[in-house]
Amino acid sequence: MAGLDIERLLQRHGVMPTLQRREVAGVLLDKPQHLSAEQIIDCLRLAGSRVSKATVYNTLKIFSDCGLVREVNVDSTRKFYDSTTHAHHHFYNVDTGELNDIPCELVDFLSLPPLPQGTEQESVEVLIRLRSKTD
Amino acid sequence: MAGLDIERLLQRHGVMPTLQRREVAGVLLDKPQHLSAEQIIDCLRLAGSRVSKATVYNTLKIFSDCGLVREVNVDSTRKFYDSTTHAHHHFYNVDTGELNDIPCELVDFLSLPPLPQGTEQESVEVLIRLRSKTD
DNA sequence: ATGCTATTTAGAATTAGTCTATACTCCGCA
DNA sequence: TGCGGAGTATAGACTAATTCTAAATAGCAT
Ligand SMILES: [Mn+2]
Ligand SMILES: [Mn+2]
Ligand SMILES: [Zn+2]
Ligand SMILES: [Zn+2]
Repeated sequence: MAGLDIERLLQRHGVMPTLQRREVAGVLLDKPQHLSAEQIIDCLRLAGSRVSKATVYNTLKIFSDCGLVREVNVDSTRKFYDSTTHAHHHFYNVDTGELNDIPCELVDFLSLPPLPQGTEQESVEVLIRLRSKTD
Repeated sequence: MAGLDIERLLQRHGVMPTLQRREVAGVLLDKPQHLSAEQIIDCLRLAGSRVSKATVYNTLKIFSDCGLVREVNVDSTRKFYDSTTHAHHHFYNVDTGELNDIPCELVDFLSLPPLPQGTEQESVEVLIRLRSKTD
């Protein structure tokens, strides 16, 4: 994603496009992917950025609050940040830790349960847990 | 669940039914529920048990390895242990943190994606994220 | 320049969970 | 009746992701 695009994208989401935020967005929003905060920091450092750990975490919080990225909880030891924000589903390989997207059009429901009283639906997410086949 | 039942249940799963394991099982397997390790420790302490934190964590690991309980990752700050081990789904209220079961017969799929090469399916889990309705 | 606000930062603090080294329990056997 | 070993339990040190704090910095308006 080009620099000017990122700047406008942040502005459209009401986020001041500071250098650090553009750098974090540049790494994570580059393509459909799932990265942990540590992975993002490593990428930034490799590219010569001096952004601090605290700023990366602050920035990811701001991004997920405003819908620029999505948090994914599959691994209890850390969060993953998903650059794809529209509704979709995931494969999670428990052997390799790989996390991959399933486009939402590949999953169709014949029935879903009624929602509990006093609640509204925010999302419906399918997680298909995989093992690597050994046979 | 009565004491003798728990003892037999542990034995059937190949787990030596020590006092501490029977106590942890007595709390968690009492009914369908989702408890964190800390919640389980609090319950045990309230009931006068002297079981250590390390033993509770070791025991929960043993229980989930042998299929007596299931780990649920919805909240990135801690694991929940689910006393229901057969396939089912969850409502998660992001406002209250409430986690509730959806029986698997209330969810039917019309289509699911093909599995990636070299993998086999371990589980298919649906998570319906809810907000508390304010209107 | 001066102040004002938002932002960034280093490093301390937090916290769920793991690890380590020691102690206890149980049991078969000398 | 006293070992010895396997399995288990324990306190407390440790780890690592994340959050917090309090001080610096950057931009911008007066
Ligand atoms: Mn779609
Ligand atoms: Mn069923
Ligand atoms: Zn995704
Ligand atoms: Zn459940």
